[in-house]
Amino acid sequence: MKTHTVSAHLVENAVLRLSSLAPLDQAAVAAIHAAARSPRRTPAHREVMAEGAAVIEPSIVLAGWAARVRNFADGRRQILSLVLPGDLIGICNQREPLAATTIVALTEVILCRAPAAADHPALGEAYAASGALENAYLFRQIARIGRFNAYERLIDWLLETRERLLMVGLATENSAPMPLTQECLADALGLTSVHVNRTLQMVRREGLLDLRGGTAKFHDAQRLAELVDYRPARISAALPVGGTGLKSANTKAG
Amino acid sequence: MKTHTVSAHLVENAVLRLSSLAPLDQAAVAAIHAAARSPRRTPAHREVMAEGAAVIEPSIVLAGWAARVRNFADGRRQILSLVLPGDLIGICNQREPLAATTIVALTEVILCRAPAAADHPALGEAYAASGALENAYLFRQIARIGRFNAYERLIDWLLETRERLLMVGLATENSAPMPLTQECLADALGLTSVHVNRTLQMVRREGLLDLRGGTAKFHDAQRLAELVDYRPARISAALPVGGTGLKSANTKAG
DNA sequence: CGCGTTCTTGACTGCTTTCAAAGATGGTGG
DNA sequence: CCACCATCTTTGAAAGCAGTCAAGAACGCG
Repeated sequence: MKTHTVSAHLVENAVLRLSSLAPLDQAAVAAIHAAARSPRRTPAHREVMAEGAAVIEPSIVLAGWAARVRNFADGRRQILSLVLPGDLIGICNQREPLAATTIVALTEVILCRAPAAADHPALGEAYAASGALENAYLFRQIARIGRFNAYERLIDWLLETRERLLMVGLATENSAPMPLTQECLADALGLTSVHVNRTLQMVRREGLLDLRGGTAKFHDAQRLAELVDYRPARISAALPVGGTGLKSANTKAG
Repeated sequence: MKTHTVSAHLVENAVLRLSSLAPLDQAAVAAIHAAARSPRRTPAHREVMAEGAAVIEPSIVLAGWAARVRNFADGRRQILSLVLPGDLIGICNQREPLAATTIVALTEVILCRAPAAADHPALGEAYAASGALENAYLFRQIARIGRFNAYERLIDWLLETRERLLMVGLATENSAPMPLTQECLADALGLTSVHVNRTLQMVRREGLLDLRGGTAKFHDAQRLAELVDYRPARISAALPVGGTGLKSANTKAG
C-alpha cells in the first residue's frame, strides 16, 4: 500500500460534508479534488498548528483525527474540540490572524489546501456554514462540561462524535471508529482517565454501548439520546444537519 | 433622567471596542451613531433571542449585560458566554441562519442595529475580529470549566471579564462593575451558588479581590494573573487586545 | 416597615480524583 | 512463534472538592 498519494475516496469524505452544508457546483468540487492532489501529512502526536503562531494556510482535513487543545503549565490538558475529516482549519476573514489554539494530531492526519472562497461562491457558503457548525459544537462542549456528570458527558460526547462522523460517511447507524485512548477522552470530557474507564464500564454493563478496540458500538442510540436529551446540531432552517443520524427525540419524557 | 433616548456616551463604548478591533473611518462611526438613534431595550431576565429561532437582525450591544445560555430540561443552566457592551450578536454570513443559543438579559440591555458590513469595509473587518475574539473566549471558557477548580475558575473568569470591560472603557485597572448574582456566576462557572459563595470568601480573605455590591475590586491584579497563569486574549499579530489591562505575566515562576 | 431576593452558614453526602500496582494489548525483533 | 517492551486499560483504597438540603441573616425596594 503506497502512502504517497491520497486515494480518491478520502477526498469524498470532505466533499460529502461540505456539500451537505451548501450545494457545491462542479467547479467547486473540482477545485477540492485539485487541492487534494497535494496532500500534507502530520504524524500522530505532532502539532498541526501552534497556538499564537501566524495562522497556516486554510486547509481541509482529508483524513485522520486531530484536536484543538489547551495545555497548562502544570501538565493539565483540555481538548477544546475534535477536528475530523471534512473539517476546515485556518479559515478566517481577518488580517494577520493568529492561531487561537494548538491543534494536535491524534492519529496521522492528512490535509490539503482549502480552495479560496473568493474563487468559488458555493465554497464560501460551505465554509461559513462549517464555521457556524463548529461554533455550535463549542457551545455544546461548554454545556456538557459545565453541567453534565461523567456519565452524561460520555454519552453526549459519543453521540455528537457519531453525528459528525455520519456526516462524512465514516460511521454507520450503530458503529463508529473511535481511535482515542481513554486519556484523550478524559481530556475532552474534563475528567481523569481512571474515571472515564469506570464510566465506560458502567455504560457497557448497561448494554447501551461498547467502546473498545478503536470502535464504538451503539446498541441503542435512541435510548442513549433520551438519556441525555441529545438533539442533533442545527444551524440553518434550510439544512437540518444530522438527518442521516438520529430521529428527533421529541417524545415527551412522561 | 429620561430613559427614552440613548445618551451619546453609551455609543462611545461600542465605538471604542470596534475601533480597537479595526481602524474605523468616519463614515463607519457615523453609521453606528445613526443606528444608535433607534435603540431597542430588553428588560432584565427577558430573552434577547431564542435558541433555534430565525436569527434577529445583526445588532450591537450599547449597554447592559446579557449572556448566552443553555437551559436543561431539569432546570440546570449553563452560561456559555457573556454578552457585554460593544459586543455583536446575530452577525453571520449564512443564509437562513438559526440562533445557536438563547441570549438572556442579565440586566436591562440596550441594543441597536449593526450597520451592514457591505456598506462599510472597515466595519466588516471589525466584525470579523470581534467574531474571532468571541471565539477565543469560548475556548477559554472550555479550558476553564474543564480543567480549573473553583478557585481558579473564579479568578480567571473575573480577570477575563475585567479585560473585556477595559476594552470598552467600563472598568479601571482595579475596579469593574459586576452586576451578577452569585447564582449567575455559578451558572457561568459550572458550579453551585453555595460553592461560589464560599470560594468568593476565600479570595476575599486572602485580600486579592473583593466582589460585592455589584462591583469587583481587584487589589492585586498582577498576582491574580500569576495564580491562574492568565494571559490577555490575542487574535492578531497587529492588534494586541488588552493592552490597556494586564502587563504580560511572563516572569517565570521560579 | 414588610416582603422577596440574595447572601451566608452548617452538616452531610457523594462524585471524582489521586496514587499505586497489576493486567491486557500490540508491535518488534530474535 | 515467542519473548519483550511500551502503551493502554483495569482495579482498589483513601482523600478531597464540590453538591445538596435547610435555615437564618442581610439587603434592596416599595
